[in-house]
Amino acid sequence: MYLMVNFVQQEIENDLKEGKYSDGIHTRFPPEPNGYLHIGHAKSVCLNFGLAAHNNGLCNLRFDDTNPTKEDTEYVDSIQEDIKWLGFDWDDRKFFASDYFGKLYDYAVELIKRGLAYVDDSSADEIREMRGTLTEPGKESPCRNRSIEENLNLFERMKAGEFEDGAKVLRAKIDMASPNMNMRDPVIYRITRTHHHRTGDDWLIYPMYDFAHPLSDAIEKITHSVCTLEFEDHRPFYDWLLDSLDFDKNSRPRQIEFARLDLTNTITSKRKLRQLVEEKHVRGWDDPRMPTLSGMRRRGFTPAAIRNFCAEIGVAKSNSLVDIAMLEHCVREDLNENADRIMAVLNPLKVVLTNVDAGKVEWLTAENHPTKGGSRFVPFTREIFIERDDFMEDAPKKFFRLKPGGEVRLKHAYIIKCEEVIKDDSGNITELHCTIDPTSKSGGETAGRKIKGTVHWVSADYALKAEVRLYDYLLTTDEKGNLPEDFIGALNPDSLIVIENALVEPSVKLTGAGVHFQFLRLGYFVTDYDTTPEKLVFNRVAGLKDSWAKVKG
RNA sequence: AGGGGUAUCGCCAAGUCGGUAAGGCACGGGAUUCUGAAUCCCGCAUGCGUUGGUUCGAGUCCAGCUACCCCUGCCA
Repeated sequence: MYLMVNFVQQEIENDLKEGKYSDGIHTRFPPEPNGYLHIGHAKSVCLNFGLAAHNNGLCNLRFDDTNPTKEDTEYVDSIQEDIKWLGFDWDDRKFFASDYFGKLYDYAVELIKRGLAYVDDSSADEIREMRGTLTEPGKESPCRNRSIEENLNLFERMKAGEFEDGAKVLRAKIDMASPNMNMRDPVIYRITRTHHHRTGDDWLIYPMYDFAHPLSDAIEKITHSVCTLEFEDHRPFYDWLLDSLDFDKNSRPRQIEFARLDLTNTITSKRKLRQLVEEKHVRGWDDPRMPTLSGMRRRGFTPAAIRNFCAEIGVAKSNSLVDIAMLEHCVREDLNENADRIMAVLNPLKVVLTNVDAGKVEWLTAENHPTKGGSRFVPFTREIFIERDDFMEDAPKKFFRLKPGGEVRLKHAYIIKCEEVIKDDSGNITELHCTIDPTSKSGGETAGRKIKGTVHWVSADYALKAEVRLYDYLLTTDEKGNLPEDFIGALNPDSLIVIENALVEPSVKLTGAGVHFQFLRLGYFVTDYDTTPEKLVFNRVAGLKDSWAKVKG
């Protein structure tokens, strides 16, 4: 299904070769429910579920909900919807770190009993000061050598609510002089009187990520715990914890880190995305300009396109910035294959075909797809609209479209010749008078005459009005990676252009939301959720590649 | 006395016993075309951060440099 030739897969194969994990491979996707999933998460979802599938194993969905101050059920719902939409299934293996709060507490008690954890009365500031710096070792807390009995007693009272928020923490007892800051007696439990979205007010103390994650992995019998590079420094603690609690080295989970996805022209910081939503720079989490999966879904990206993208960019450990052209290539590839073609005119220029009778309609046959076939009827009448860009009064030699005295083929219809250009008083072109070559009808016996240009069009009498939303990057092309804090000023003011009165052919009349089309010669579009029986609304997913734009400069 | 990572084409990325640099995107050229799309050809690293070394032979091994990323939350 996907190309799984990456270094993580190789590590798995090495483990298997060594006889480890003989019960099968088990991964997990562990989002924190504090925001919507975005394209960067898709990489992780594809990796974790893909690895499991490739190795005939399983992948769990586990919400890492250990910090109730930031998390919410709105996010757990959207995350599940997005993963399913992407095409992955956790079956009945949906878990929450909060499912394990009881067990986690017991493990913490066990750690205390083994003399490997202690309750510290120091304040957050004091702990920070005693931690030392990158180049200087830390100092041991005065509480570090409390007796096991006292620690047990204090920890139980922390749980029971005898102390204020922040008054005490539970810390692992490792090495305050370690060059790895994560090993300088990391905090593993804190007191926070916050309502949890699942456990309610049952708990006053919550485990930290570093403590909860390895144990949650172990409880679920995860074999390979794949995460991003910034957790590399946490791996020694991950191993220390499982070691200290006697988890078997041949079957316990192993953490492997890979580089997160960074995309040009794109904001992938959860915090910044939330800011865009909260300050209403976009219409919501599912605004089609957002790199969230819900935004991309609404924009018209397909699950297959995103999966292929994730497969094509690969998985490695070097920090990289992927060109968004790669993503666009993947949607075009999918939609070229699967989207039906229709004709739509975004910026209409009226054309009167002077040798066609007024009131006459000819229903022409139009293929839906150049290779997959299917067809529909398209009405042809005396008055039509073409794209304004398809006519030029003073055209350069390489302009294959319509010009005064020139000829062009109307797709699926006739060759027309421009006889007269009509202008208003200020010299603006208001309409064209053209004649058709009646012998040139598409598909007809005498249709063989070759004409360089072909243009799309729509009948003035039958065309449907539609709103078309054209999207561009939120960040203009110069923005590579590092965004300043005040990135709001760098937002592209033209990221959304609404065309209120576009015209589409009548065949799409009863189309609901989420249907893809290629507007011939314009790009790929999808009907938006705002579409109603009365009003069609289209989002542009991506434009077609345009070599004329390059010639034109 | 900080520690942990990463460096192969404009952007991703293969390269697993050292044997003479995959592929995709982008880009350029051509063919074809009732979408200036798609498709099809062709081109695109004497070069693998850098300097030395080992070797008949090094992207791959050794040593030293350099650059960039991450780490001093009671966030994940």
